Amino acid sequence: MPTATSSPDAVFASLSVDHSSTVERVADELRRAVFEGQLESGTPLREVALAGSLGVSRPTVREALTMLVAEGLATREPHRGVSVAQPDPDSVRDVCRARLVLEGAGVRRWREADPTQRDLVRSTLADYTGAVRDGASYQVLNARHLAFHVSLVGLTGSPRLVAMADNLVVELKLALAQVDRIRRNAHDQADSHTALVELLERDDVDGAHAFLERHLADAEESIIAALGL
Amino acid sequence: MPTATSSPDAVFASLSVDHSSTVERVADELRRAVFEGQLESGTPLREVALAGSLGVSRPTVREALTMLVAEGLATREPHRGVSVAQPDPDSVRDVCRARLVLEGAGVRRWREADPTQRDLVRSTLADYTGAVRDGASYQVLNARHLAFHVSLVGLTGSPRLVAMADNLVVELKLALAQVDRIRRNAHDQADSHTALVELLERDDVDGAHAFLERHLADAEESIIAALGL
DNA sequence: GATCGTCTGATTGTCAGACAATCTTACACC
DNA sequence: GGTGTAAGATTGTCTGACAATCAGACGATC
Repeated sequence: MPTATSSPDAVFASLSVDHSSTVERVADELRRAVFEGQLESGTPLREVALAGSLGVSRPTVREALTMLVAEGLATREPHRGVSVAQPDPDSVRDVCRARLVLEGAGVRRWREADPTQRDLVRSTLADYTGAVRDGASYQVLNARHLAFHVSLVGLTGSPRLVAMADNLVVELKLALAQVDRIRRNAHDQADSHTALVELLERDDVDGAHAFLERHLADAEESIIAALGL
Repeated sequence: MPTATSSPDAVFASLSVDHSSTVERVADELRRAVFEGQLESGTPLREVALAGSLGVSRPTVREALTMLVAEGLATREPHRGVSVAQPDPDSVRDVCRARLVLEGAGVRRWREADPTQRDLVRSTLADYTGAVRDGASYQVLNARHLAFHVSLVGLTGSPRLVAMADNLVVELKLALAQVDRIRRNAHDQADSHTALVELLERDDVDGAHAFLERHLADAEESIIAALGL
């Protein structure tokens, strides 16, 4: 029996209520469908059809769609509707270039970073390698893989930079969903990431940065190659 | 008389039609009001009141408000509505830290950057110093000043990084609007920026980066000091 | 034969009105 | 003090509707 007298509020720390709105749930469902490859790039997302299919009203769908557009998962053309975004080589290149700036900034601050953030890098890496070892699905692998990269940005200690990295990663997840829908396998890059962290643990910041630059260039190339089928 | 036979389409290059939707115009009006200091931080933006005042329907106002929230100009609390964002010291610090990462990345790429982007840096600086010389209003000064900083990010050649910088700048414009609403004057930092560009013209990239770091730290400090009245 | 005018169907952009869920405030109650 | 309860205000969501716009087809025109 929990000691109710110890701390008035701490007892309820594990409780939570689902405060998500209908719009949020619709957006989540659409995101899931996109990431799982159920919705191909370029598929038009008709408001009335979605509303009927999901059992919600058209304004609700509209709001959810504007969220997806804001995240870069979909594009809206005036009077022509919203459709699932199509990752093209230029945007993949741009995303990777931007990632190098953000993740590189985190790597460069390894020594000055908050120990909590450094631990987060280690644990996300462990999550990723664990998923690889267990032969997880490529959706899980992609998610863990990209979570590691975002944790690098966390080293900067800036919530806004992390949010930006999250947005970039969303676009990459879209591209990877299209690629993996065809290839049915995710690249195993666990060793490469482990090597990166080992460089950091040795405080070889410059080496880690150069390593990251090559790693991102490789990723960029392989994604573009896979897209151009 | 233009030679109609030269190129079939080039003649219409200067023509354009306003394709902005009602939502866009409402959002623009709200942004303008915020930046001009007509809407104080924390002011609640009631949907029905705005709809009546602007002569549009409530859904239209709602969409415009979600745009402002996405840009960071306003905050939404579930079932409590949207209100003008309140810049606090922590967020100003974070914005400045993120700016250093983005603008620093641009400065570091000065030599490899597209000559067009370098020219853009020079011309935005000229616009700023020109506005200072002409004694422009503090709204114009702030806009020109921040446009220069964004042009530094443009040196990276990444549209996404520039978009991120734009978002950060929007938050700063909000903070500056609050500050200048009280102080009624904008800091003249034209000399500092000119010095920065002169370092770049001499290809002293590291020096320029260090200069930028100090410049942003000063800006951060002065904004926070001005906010804490 | 290419361009133009027009029609039709589909889809979005915007509106009006309505109702339920939720928050805030105030007040009575124990 | 804390707890319940009611009223008013505001948002979240729905329904239904209409105008604006777009895509495609089909003739008409030069």
